[in-house]
Amino acid sequence: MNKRQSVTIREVANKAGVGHNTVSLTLNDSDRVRPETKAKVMAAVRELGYVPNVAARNFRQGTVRTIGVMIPHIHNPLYWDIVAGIEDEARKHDYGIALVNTDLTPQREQDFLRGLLERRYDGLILMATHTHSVETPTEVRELLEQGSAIVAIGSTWQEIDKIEPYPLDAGPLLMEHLYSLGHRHIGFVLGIAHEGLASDRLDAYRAFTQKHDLPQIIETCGPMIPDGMAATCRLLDHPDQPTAIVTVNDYLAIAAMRVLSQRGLRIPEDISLAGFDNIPLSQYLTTSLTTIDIGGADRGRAAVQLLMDRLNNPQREPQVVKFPAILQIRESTGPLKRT
Amino acid sequence: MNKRQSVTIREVANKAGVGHNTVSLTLNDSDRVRPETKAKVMAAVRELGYVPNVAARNFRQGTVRTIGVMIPHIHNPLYWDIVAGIEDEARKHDYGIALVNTDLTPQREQDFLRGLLERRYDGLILMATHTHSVETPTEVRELLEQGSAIVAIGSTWQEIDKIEPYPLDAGPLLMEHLYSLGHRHIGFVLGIAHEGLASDRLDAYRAFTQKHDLPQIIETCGPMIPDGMAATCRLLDHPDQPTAIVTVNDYLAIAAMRVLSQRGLRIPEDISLAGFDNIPLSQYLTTSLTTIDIGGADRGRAAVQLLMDRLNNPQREPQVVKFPAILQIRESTGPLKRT
DNA sequence: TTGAAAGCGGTACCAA
DNA sequence: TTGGTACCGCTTTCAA
Repeated sequence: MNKRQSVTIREVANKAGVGHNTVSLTLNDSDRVRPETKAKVMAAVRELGYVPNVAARNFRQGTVRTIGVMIPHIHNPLYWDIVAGIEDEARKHDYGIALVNTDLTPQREQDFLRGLLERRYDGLILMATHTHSVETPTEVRELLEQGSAIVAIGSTWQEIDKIEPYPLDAGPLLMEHLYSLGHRHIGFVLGIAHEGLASDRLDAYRAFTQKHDLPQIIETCGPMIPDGMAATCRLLDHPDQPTAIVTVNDYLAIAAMRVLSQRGLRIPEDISLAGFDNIPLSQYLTTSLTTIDIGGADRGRAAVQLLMDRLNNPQREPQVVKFPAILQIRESTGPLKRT
Repeated sequence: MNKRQSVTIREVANKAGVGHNTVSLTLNDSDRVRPETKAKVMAAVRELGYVPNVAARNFRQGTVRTIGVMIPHIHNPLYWDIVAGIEDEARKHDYGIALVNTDLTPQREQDFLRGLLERRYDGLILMATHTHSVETPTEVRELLEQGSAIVAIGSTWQEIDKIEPYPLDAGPLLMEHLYSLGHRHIGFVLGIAHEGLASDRLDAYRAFTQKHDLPQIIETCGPMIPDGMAATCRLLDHPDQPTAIVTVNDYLAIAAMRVLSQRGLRIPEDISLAGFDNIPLSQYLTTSLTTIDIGGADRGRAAVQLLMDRLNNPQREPQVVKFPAILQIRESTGPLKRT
């Protein structure tokens, strides 16, 4: 029993006593077929339970109506948020999404990009990867040459449609907020596989601390919660005792929050905490989190729109979409407690 | 500049001075071709930058090497955990995944199922939907008749491969745990669009409370965090003041935790809290969460394996895979404080 | 307005 | 071991 034995337009045509292209026309460009004929065809379609074979049509038309989506780390809620936006917007345009999680593995990234060359999705949305911090990789260039539409979210690549990684003022905004609360010892949890991925936030931290002559207290770690917890512990044990901690994203702020609570430190009375991303969860944490909103699901929607524009107009100049950084002040940050 | 103008095996064959099927053979069944010929072909492949057209192959072979995955609610981390498992296992079998989020909308579910009929994915993995609680819907039956391989996770449908929804002892285990800690007033946050989706946990709650002659304090609500917060508030204001709260899943336990903290109630000293699912985050919440583990990402992996088995042996009897319920006792539950 | 025929880029089955 | 030919199901072109 092969699943491919399904009804074809030829069978439908037979049944209806017409040519098989008439069936095709009926099913698509409904204007050019006489209503009576159309009715006959539709009757046959129903009777036989005909279901169009999308694979055949896609093949013929050279399209798959599918967007390949690559996310770097499936457990960070930021990406679910973006994927939700992508999925939602793609559906409106009648596109599906194929999801790949690279889990920050360079090998997987490469495999995926190569696979995409073959699968020929109509478009790709790529999110922050190892290669994003350097020059456009060969695979991506090949894809572009092949005519693929590609949108990068949070990339520094040139000559490609993209959603700007982080607004340049995101980092300064957050630092300024903490500074204005009186914090002078601000620790930074840089939890990410590759510094380049968070260079904007790191640069902002460095620039700000230098400008105000503050100590730089940085702990790097992996992208998982336990990594973030370990880094937070190291930060707390640092001689320059931080009175505020910034994590490179909200996800790791959860890790920090856990550690602070374990140590009996109250937020924000004893120590302030802030992150980046404004993941949906951040406002519902036990202590709601001060963070920088950078667009969330809207970034995903915008990416799909960029992609659609590009598909409609392949010659267009590469565009960059920017979202404003919005400081979300919540419970997790407060004035420095004088000791 | 059409992206479809890419190099075909025929051009490669020309270049190499062989028949085009020889190229095909070289690229696949490499044994039947003489090494020298193979070398010639490979040289031409490289020279022309040939990239196979997967769409064409899939079409010819009647396969797409893609699994359609339907999740009911994109913001619940449980599903990401499962999707991670699916993605990981699917990759091993060289399958991709197409993701659809129904956001608990019956309309979207139906659209999706209908779309799948046309797209002809090789297999589908469907997760708890509106229709899961009732009989197998027409669309699904059609899909099965068409020969699609379908695996349901958390469904009550008959005659279909599936991962058992919740182990039957999941609910009793959790209730027993709270009972043994001395709790007699146990509230239940049933946050889900359709009761049927959580009937196992609800039934367990009802049965347990009846058996032990405890009051039934149930608040139903939507699937979002604010919904859960509102329900928790109502629960706390209930005349039968609960000393412990169970939420239908860990995701909504986050909502409950937030409310409890807002009200100044300490967990577990003042009130105990527990959920279901053991989402990865649950152990890292400010107060780590007591919950029932039901397999997490392994459920996703198992679903893919079921699917692969089915594809290899379409005639096989429907199977049910069960995972044990494991009580994870963490910080959020404790003995009843005598007042 | 409709039908016949060609072809998309591979794979499968022959025969050589 | 190789090449020729048919064919997957649909869309597209061209005549009728």
